[in-house]
Amino acid sequence: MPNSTRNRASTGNSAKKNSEKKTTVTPSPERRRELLSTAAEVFAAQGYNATTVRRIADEAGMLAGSLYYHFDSKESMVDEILSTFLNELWAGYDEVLGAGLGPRETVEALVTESFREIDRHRAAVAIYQKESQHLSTQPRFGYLTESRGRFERAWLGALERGVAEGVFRADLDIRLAYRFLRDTVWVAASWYRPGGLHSPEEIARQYLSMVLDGITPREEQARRDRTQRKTQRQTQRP
Amino acid sequence: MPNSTRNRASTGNSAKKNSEKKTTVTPSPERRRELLSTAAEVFAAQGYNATTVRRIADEAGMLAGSLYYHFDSKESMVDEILSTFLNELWAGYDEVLGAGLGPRETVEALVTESFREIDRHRAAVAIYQKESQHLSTQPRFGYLTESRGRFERAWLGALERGVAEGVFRADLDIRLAYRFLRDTVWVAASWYRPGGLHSPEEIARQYLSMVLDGITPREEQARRDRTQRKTQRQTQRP
DNA sequence: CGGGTTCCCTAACAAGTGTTTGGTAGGTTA
DNA sequence: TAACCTACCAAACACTTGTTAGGGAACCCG
Repeated sequence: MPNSTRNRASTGNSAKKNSEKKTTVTPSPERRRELLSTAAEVFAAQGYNATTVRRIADEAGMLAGSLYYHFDSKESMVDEILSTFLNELWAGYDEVLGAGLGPRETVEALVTESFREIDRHRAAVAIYQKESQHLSTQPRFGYLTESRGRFERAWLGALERGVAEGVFRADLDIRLAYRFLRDTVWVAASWYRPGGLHSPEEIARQYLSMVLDGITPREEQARRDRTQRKTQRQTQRP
Repeated sequence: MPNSTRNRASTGNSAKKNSEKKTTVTPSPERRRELLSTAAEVFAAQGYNATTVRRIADEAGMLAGSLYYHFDSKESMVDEILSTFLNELWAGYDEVLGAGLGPRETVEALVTESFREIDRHRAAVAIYQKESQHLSTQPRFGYLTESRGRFERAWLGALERGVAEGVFRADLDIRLAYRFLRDTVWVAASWYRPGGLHSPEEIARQYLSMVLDGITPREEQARRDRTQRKTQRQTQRP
């Protein structure tokens, strides 16, 4: 819970000290969630900055000003969208990480969990992908940077252990591998549509199959191992 | 050359029909490129919509209005950035595609070429990644959608041929594989910094190694082939 | 010298932006 | 019935945005 976006509390632009009595407006949480859902959809489709508050209100069937009965600001809308998503995501991740799995199984579980989150929060994930870098400069969104760090530690840890135990290749740059894993998983949010041909689990399985075993068939791999030694010597020796 | 962004020609907002004599201003192309370069940098860092024309001018050491001596509009700046990037990209791609390579070699060459383009146009690639979906709704940026189609045909073609020839696995959803390939290559633009530890060719090599052969070592793959038959039967049989 | 060209500045405009204020219909409670 | 609360509207405000018009300094060319 990185932010306390209850009720109205004006981010304090100016000309208004907190000498006012507690405003007694209490918007219903269900309505909030409804509005946040449509807002997330528009943000994901148009981009945060390109989305006007009037457009969101339009989509929700009301006028721009009415949104401010439920929310402090446009900013606090993305804030709530992103933070609730990340909270749920880390709940799932922490469960995986605490299960005491082996490195390969950890990676498999993390990937599968990620695709499940995309299935449930595809709009939020898309927003996270596009705007997180830009938003995380503001102190309000510091938890984005923090989350990035936790990602890195979790993935890199599993990869390093895997290399140590011999279940992952040792000849690859582990940080490169981490970035590829991380990015490819999350960009799926840009094309994934829930209720499509593939379930999140099926996508995870295919994705893991590619990343773990490669897109080259075994026979072809073996054949190449036999015939390509010389060329490898030419390019790889310093 | 999808757009003719020469000189000034006011996109025709209003109150100005083209009854005026040919304006004789001729900004130097070199200065244009300089300005476009800094503009691209800011766009990539902040996002297109979040970037104000004043910020670009600031970075270039001049005032907002002065930019309009060189460019029609903010929009035509991204336009020129993206279109020149795509032109160069397709010059390289077409060369690869016309070389009559085998499917695996085509994929290798396309990936390598892509990372070279990222090395040269990282800002443009980052912009393309973030804004292309949003921009391509406008007719002016129709060439973005067109380019997307060409991408798909090129990659899918190579993958299909590869499956037919037995150099790529037949048990994978080829469209999924395409999306993974495409996305992972281009997201690299978000973290790649030219002059860093790895050359574009080295990154391409590592990336191809992962995608083609997987991150699991051969012995481990073989071991799993032997021991995991039952579990595969359980999950994969319909 | 004087005309022309290149490149930028000053200063403003009009449209669009997020946000606030005061009001009010309709339901619930006392 | 009266008081209250929820959820919205109507209308505006302050500010930022992209963009334009006119001018001027520096330089080149005759």
